[in-house]
Amino acid sequence: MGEDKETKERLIESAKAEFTEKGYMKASLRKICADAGVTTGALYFFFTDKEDLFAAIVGKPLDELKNMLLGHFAMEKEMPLSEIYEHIDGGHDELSAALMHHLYANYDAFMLLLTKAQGTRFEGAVDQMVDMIEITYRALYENMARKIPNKQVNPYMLHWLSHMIIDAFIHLITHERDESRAVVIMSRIMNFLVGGWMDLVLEDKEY
Amino acid sequence: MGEDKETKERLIESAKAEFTEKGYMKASLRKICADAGVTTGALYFFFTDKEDLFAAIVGKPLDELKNMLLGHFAMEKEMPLSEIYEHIDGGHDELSAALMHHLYANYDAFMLLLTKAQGTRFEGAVDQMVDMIEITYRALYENMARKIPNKQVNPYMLHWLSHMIIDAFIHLITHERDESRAVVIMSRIMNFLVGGWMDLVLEDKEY
Amino acid sequence: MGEDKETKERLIESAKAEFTEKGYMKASLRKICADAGVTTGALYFFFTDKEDLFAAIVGKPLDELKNMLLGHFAMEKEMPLSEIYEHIDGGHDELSAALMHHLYANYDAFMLLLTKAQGTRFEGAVDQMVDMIEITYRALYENMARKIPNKQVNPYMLHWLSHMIIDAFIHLITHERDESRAVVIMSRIMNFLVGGWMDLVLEDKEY
Amino acid sequence: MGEDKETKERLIESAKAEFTEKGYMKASLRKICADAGVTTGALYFFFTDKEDLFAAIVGKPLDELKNMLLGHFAMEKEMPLSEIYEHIDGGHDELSAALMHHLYANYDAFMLLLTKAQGTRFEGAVDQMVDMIEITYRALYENMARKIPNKQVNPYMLHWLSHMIIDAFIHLITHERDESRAVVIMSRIMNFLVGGWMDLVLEDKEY
DNA sequence: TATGAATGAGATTTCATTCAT
DNA sequence: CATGAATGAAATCTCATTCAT
Repeated sequence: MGEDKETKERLIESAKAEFTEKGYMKASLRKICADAGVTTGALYFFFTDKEDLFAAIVGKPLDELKNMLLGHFAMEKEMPLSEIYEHIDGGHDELSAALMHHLYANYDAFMLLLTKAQGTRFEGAVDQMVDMIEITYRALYENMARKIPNKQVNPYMLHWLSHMIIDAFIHLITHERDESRAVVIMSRIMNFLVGGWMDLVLEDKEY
Repeated sequence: MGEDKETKERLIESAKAEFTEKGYMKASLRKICADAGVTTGALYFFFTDKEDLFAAIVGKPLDELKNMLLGHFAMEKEMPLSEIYEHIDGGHDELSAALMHHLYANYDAFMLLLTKAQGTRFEGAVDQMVDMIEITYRALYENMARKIPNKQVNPYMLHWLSHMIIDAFIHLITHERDESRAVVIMSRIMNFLVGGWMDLVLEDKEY
Repeated sequence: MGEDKETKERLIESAKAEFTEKGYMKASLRKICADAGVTTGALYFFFTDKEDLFAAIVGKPLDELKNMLLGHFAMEKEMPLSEIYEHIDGGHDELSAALMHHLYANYDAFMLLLTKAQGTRFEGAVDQMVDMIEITYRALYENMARKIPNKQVNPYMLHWLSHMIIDAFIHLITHERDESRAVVIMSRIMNFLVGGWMDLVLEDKEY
Repeated sequence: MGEDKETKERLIESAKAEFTEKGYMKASLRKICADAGVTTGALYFFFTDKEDLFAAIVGKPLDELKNMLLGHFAMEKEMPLSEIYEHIDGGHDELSAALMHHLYANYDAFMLLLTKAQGTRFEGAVDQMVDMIEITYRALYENMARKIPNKQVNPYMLHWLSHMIIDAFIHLITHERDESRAVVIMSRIMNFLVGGWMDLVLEDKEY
């Protein structure tokens, strides 16, 4: 079985295995091809180079993820502030459930992207996501700051919190294989984070 | 200037630069030697191999760090529980200030260790530190759990929180070059973390 | 001429020349490849490493030789003693002619194997052959010793004679390029050796 | 003890060990120096290069050996033929006992010379000795041949027998560490060889 | 005498990539 | 679509040797 799978498919499968085992840089194209039962030349019919092969695994899931984030934030932008407060408190579960579902639906890809991408153009993907989140939250918090006297956004904390959110996802996907359990965990984590949130990011101006 | 520095010193300097720029695996010994103004053979007079060169930069600072953690935890072990509560609340500042000082006193080394060690025997160093912290906190929280009815330790949260502490340090050192500012930030972060701490790690038994 | 020979063939040819000239250890793969008109990488398409290249030259002929010896000895095992006596006296010519033919049919390979293999896994090949012969002759002589009162096998002489036989072949192949002349010489040598044979290996028990 | 031995002596001792273990080519001067407790530079005060170090071990014993052979052969040259016959039969024991004594008095040196000299200018030493013996015996046998009608010297056999004698010594020194036992063995071997000697080397002219 | 440092040339090996067929 | 062969550049490492001090 599986032997009549298309070559491209087989290459991607063995690439996943090799990248997972050795990381991008130490992964050997020779081995990937051998495992897929073809010669190196064949690989170059389907992919332009090593990185393209990696991209074939992680590219689409990553783009979809970005679009989900973008879509969500676009939505928030158009909300009145009052709704946003609710959204922050309650809506996280909704978004994070959706994200989580996407993450776990593409488990292998995100595993590679988040932990084995060093040496590829994706090695900055985590930071990019952090930045995406950060930009959105900056808008949000600065909006708040303007309405509360003597408060300002602390940029470091903003960045760190953005990082923590992403790290929470990474930690989850690398430590909990079951999606439904992961959703429960993430819910509790978000509650925790949101608790101390505002005090940390919004500081008194004399700081 | 610097041309009369000793060769070993120059090698370490250019190694730092090269490792920082390219990461361990992509770093070229040729380039390191050329930048230091010696031939490749010279490197092997001072270091047994590439990894030994990396270790010459990060090894000692890492060991010292481990000893600091170990020393601290050993101390906690011998305290009565009442003191430990205080210690957790107040004492963190003390320890983290000391750690931070050590981190910043060896800024370059920890930068490499924490972000460029892939491919060396140090690539698991972060996880090791997480484990060290986790072990200590597990003892602490299980101790507490035994004294509060119907509570138990949630192992995932324990692990995640341990991770978060380490990540907080990593994030700090990679985003804030000034030590005194870093100490202030870390103090606030710790306050935040300790706040929600117990609710997260100690859960009701029916969970 | 010879430029359209296949690369692998050319590599083996220039390897033979280089190994012959310099010995295994001092032989340079660069030179072998240059002489064959390819880059060093090409070599590694056909051979896994330097030793594999050497093995590609000497491995098969050596295995065949071993099989010839094994086959012959297996035959002797099944003979009644009376026939063996004849066999020793007369049959040697038969075996040694066959061996000789094999040796000279693979002249280059055995030349390398017997005189240039230091540093390879074949460097013990001569001793192995000696051992093979010795084991067989030990059985034979011990068999005889049991039937002659007050005689025993002298292990040193047994070993030395085994060595002498192998050395006779080595000496021949390194000093006489013509096969038919070699066969004649070997025949006379064997006659000589067989003459004093028994007195030397079978000694009086009081020794 | 031994620590106040002179450096040169210690170098030679550790060189013996290293050459014996690894052979000349694979032997590491670094290791030899380290074992002797000095740095590489020191070695070059006493020896001009690696080969000179090897020569310092084997050179003198080899020269002495050559002189012994030369002296003996010179003596034979001046003898009347009648005495030589006796000499061949009986005198071998005398010479070979002397040779053997010399060999075993310089056991380590000859071990190296005979089995580990590949890569040095001594790698041909065995052949040289063979040649020395051969030259002498050629004179002897040609002398005889002239006096016996229809006989001539077979050059191949002459060479092979010369080889066999040397090989007998080599085999002995590599398999029997005790000198007195070695002398006994050699005596028996020589008897055996001399037995078939003449028939082999002196052949009918129609050959 | 001996050290410690450094050279410089070379070694084998690996690998992504290319391309004619 | 895929093969098999080959490239070419680079990699790490080893080692005998030299030399100023």
